[in-house]
Amino acid sequence: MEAENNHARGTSLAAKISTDLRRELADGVFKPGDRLPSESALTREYSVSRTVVREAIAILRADGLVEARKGAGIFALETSEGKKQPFKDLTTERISSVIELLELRTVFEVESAGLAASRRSAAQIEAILEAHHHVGECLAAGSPTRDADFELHLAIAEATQNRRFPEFLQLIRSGIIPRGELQGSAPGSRPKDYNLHLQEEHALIVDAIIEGNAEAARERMRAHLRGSLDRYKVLLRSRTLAPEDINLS
Amino acid sequence: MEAENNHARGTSLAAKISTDLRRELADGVFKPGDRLPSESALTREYSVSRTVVREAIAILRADGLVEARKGAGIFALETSEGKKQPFKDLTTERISSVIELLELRTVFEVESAGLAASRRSAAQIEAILEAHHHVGECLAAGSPTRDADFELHLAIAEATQNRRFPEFLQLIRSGIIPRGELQGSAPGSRPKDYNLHLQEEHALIVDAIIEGNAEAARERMRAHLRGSLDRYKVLLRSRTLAPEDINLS
DNA sequence: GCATTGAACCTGTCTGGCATGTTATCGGTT
DNA sequence: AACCGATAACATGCCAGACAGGTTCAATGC
Repeated sequence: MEAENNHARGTSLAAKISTDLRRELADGVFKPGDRLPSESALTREYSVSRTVVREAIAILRADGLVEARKGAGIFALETSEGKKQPFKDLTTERISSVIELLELRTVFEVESAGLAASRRSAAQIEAILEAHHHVGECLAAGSPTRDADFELHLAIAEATQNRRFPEFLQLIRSGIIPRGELQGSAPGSRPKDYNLHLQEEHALIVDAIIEGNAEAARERMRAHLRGSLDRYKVLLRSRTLAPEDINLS
Repeated sequence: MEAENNHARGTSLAAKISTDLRRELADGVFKPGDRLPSESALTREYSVSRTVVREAIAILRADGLVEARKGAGIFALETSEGKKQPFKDLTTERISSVIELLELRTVFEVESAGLAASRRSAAQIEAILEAHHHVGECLAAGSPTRDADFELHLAIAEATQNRRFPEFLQLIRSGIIPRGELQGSAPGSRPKDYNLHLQEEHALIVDAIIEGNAEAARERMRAHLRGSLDRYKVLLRSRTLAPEDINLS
């Protein structure tokens, strides 16, 4: 009979507090670097035990939303998905997140290109060329190149003959676009030479792979992704972009 | 009053337990609907207080991985929708999968060592040395080095100052070491010089990182993991080995 | 055979405590 | 007055024990 007042969803006290705090973080009540109320303060505020408060904080820590420093307090971290109002400052933090991921990706893609140059089969060369061509079509049509570009990189990863490489690439792709899901972007804001360089750099990589020149493939992929990082920084300065627009290629 | 639990490493106890359980869930040790060990069982297993166990469970609940039913226990939930990754089917796969994954890991760890040598902080050097020392203790005690070894590699990844690196290492760990949970195994099957080389190679890597010699760190890590691959192949040839014997380090 | 009951577990929450790291104030020294 | 070191107050990390409910399952009684 009393089942209705309590326990509708996974509603424990800890869950309620953590979602409350999560919302406050998203709303900017606590900005990155701010100190949250101490555990004992939350204990009083919600009239619960410290056990409950600590569970709530543990959830937020696991999600990377806050950081607890012993003796000092609990501090808000960058959210990397501050979707609400354009708090300019918080974009700077999510930049570092993207840059970190790009660094990780670069490590793999450089080696991926090298291995592909050493191991690629005839059919895989064909697939790479087709993907490369498809990127060109998208450029010509003025449509977004993000998907086609990814397909090209994926084709290269598959040419390593190591399934883990394409798997990894797909994995971090979802990391770049966590849960936004809203593409259909307006590509108009992108500089012209962005795309010019894109296709040109791709062509150099593809050639090296076809020729079986592993060292050149590595070097060109490295340059390509370095250029991607630079372009990303430039785009940041114009500030109009959503993360979904990031091509990173 | 306990000098026993001195290992308060970078991650909290709750974080370690939650990632352990998360990995076991991903590995299928607990299939959907299965009951996990009770809180008191986990308390005994990890030698921690119930507070810590509850924080770990709270994290898993918040992620929708498990469900806690009062009076009944903690149950694994359906992970049907792409919660986790393409790295999980590894246990049932062929040996080539392990080798494939090791190749991927090598790419990552080589660069990880190089970046660590360039960027490490004093505190991170300290953490690396401590982990290195801990491996030595395990060797001396004749206990399995698997966990300690991983901690060392993790400490190196953390010294890259790029959070994605330790994250990724934890991710692929489940692929390298399919099931955990039973140490205190019989280490007799492992060749003596296996462990001798292990500590020696680790020392070379650690030295290079401390000295800030990125190129040496890369080269030594590469040699280390190449040796790991060779040792793995030897083990394969020698016996039908259980996956948890694989150290790959 | 079947329903009831009750002990043994389980999770949810609370209280209190100790260890240890951080911070800011206060007092003495220069 | 400016500097500086000791220190008290406060923070988190972790632990131990307790009690209130809910669940499970097997023994008991009919």
